[in-house]
Amino acid sequence: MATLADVARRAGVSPATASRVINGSSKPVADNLRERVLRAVADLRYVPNAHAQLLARPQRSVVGVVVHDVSDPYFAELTRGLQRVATDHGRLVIICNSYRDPERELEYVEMLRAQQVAAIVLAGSGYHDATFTARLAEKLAAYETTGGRVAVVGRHEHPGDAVMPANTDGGRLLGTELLRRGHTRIGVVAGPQVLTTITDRLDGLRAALAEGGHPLPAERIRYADFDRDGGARAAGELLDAVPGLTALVALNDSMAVGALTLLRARNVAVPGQVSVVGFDDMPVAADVTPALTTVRLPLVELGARAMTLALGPAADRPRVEVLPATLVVRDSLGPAPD
Amino acid sequence: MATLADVARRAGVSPATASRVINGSSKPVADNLRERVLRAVADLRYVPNAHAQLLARPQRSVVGVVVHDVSDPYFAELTRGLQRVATDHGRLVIICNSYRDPERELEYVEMLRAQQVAAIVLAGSGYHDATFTARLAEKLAAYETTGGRVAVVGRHEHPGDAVMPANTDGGRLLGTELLRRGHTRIGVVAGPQVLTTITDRLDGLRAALAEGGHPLPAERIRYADFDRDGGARAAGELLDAVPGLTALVALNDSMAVGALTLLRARNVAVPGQVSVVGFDDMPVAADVTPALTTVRLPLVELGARAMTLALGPAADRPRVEVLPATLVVRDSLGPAPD
DNA sequence: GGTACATAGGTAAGCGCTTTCCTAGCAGCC
DNA sequence: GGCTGCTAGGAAAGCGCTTACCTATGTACC
Repeated sequence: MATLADVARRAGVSPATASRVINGSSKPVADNLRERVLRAVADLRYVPNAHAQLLARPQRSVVGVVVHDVSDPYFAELTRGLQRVATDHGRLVIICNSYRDPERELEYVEMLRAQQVAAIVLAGSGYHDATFTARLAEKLAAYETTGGRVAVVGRHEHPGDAVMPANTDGGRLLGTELLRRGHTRIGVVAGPQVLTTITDRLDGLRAALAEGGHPLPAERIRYADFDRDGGARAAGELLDAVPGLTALVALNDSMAVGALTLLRARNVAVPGQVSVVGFDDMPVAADVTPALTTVRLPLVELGARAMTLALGPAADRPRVEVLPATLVVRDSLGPAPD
Repeated sequence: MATLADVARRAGVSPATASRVINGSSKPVADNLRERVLRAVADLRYVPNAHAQLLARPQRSVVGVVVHDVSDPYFAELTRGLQRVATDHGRLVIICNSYRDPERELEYVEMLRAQQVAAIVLAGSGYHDATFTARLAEKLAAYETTGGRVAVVGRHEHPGDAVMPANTDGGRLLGTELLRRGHTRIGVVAGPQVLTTITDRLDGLRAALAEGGHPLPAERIRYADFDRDGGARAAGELLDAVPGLTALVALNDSMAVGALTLLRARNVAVPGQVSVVGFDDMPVAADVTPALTTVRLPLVELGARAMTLALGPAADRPRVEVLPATLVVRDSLGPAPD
């Protein structure tokens, strides 16, 4: 690998001059020297060693992102927003998949710190686990005291900058709409209870139903994996356990698709006999039949805002932005059958 | 940020000893010193500066990946395989979205080189553009001469290690199956003609149809954007231009979904009047109604193999692996109506 | 007790770069 | 012509780390 010294030697100048030419320092350099340096750079295919640069002038050009899994549509969209803003700032992005494993999250934060990234964005749900939360907060604080920036999306763990989707509002939206259409025997297809995303959404739904005079009994909630198979399983259990069920609320669209699959397999008409609603408005929601009624979260925007906070000037006090949820009504929701 | 020197000072040892303790060097260190160092590390929340380490001992811990767009399901799956293997090797992954912009690809290769990444994996389609291809090959070669490793997935540009999906076979599979079911008036919903992925798939399809005695005229191919909207547009044009059309081949599943949407809007029964087949077997293929007949490519595996090549021992001669395509028959394909 | 050897730990060089500080050369002025 | 005041370019320090090399101490043996 060609080094600055090689370039300087070939151009017959000092490394200092070569460096000045290469990164367009304000110090003026004679045209003939400049040209010689540039030619040497081209000849040697010289690319400055980013690590050496970083060591010499601590100016960080990479940001780290920890998500559940980039190939999950929710995080894929989120990541798109994150990437866009990072690119606009000329930053590369290291993406780490935690697969919702808290230990792995912790490990990644550590590795990103070692990489001297300019900022860390932690995306995804928080956990109801005080020990983990404390350890994470501690690690993030340590990173921040060394000049790193942290922003979180969709989780509360961090006392600093955060961007949140209005999960609770979304749950409420769903509950209100279901009641309006006459649904009162409602089952909930929920993801893992340790995720704050789940409990937030559930809280909103519960509140809306209770306010409407139809509180949600615990046995009408089934917790399962936060994916298609989990959705099918929970939907099956609810169907068996709750006679006269008229609607199924899935706490994300993947689970809703799983529920839809199960209902079709059991020959239950949607929305004729049972309505199904989801959450997140992933692309698939519009593609299934019947198309899914769901709560849209501005995922790309969420990611973009988070990265903007992380790369923008440090605020004197934490900024917490909540981005609104909106109801998207499609075919899978109908009136309650009498 | 605490440095090694800080740790050493606090532990009352030399930086050399501290370093030896911290990265478990083979050189033995007395237990009491070791313990003091470890305590100092904990007290100061010391994390070694990865850049300084890299400079001192050129051992690269990050790999770079250039894809079209992580949030595209095709690349999301691919990335999952890439990530898995990279993680198994203890490597972090920098992911760059090129959005199919050749200039941006070139730029990213440069940036990744500056980052001293251990390997670069270039994923996605190649371009029919000799100038670009030459520039890219040149840049990659420069990177390789400095000890970097390169692997490409789904593209031919690089004279080194490559993993390819059997695009042409896939096209052929589709063509054969369509003929078998009596389809002869077939329209092709194609993506941009500059992409080698498109021409490869098309070549296979064309060959199968020609061998079956029903060569594909150029006017039955419509090139459009490689996404849902492009699919809808191309499908619409074909429907208008080709009377008696009985089947639509979309060159990826997104386009197929777009075509399906258009057909539904025009009240064309699928597969009653027109059959639709896709390519890639993205998750959405199974979710739409009718479920999509498509060609499955082992995307995760493709990514995993590519990363394995990139991180494995350098071969004396380039390895090119082709991973097979398989036909997945679902509801959207029926017999040709007479 | 003196020499030889092993060994724990320290010293310092060097990875590739940036940047401060310095020097040499030059123009401008009295 | 001698001085001051600039400016372009170079020398060298230092970023945080690893490691080859060296020193000092302790052990073993004659």
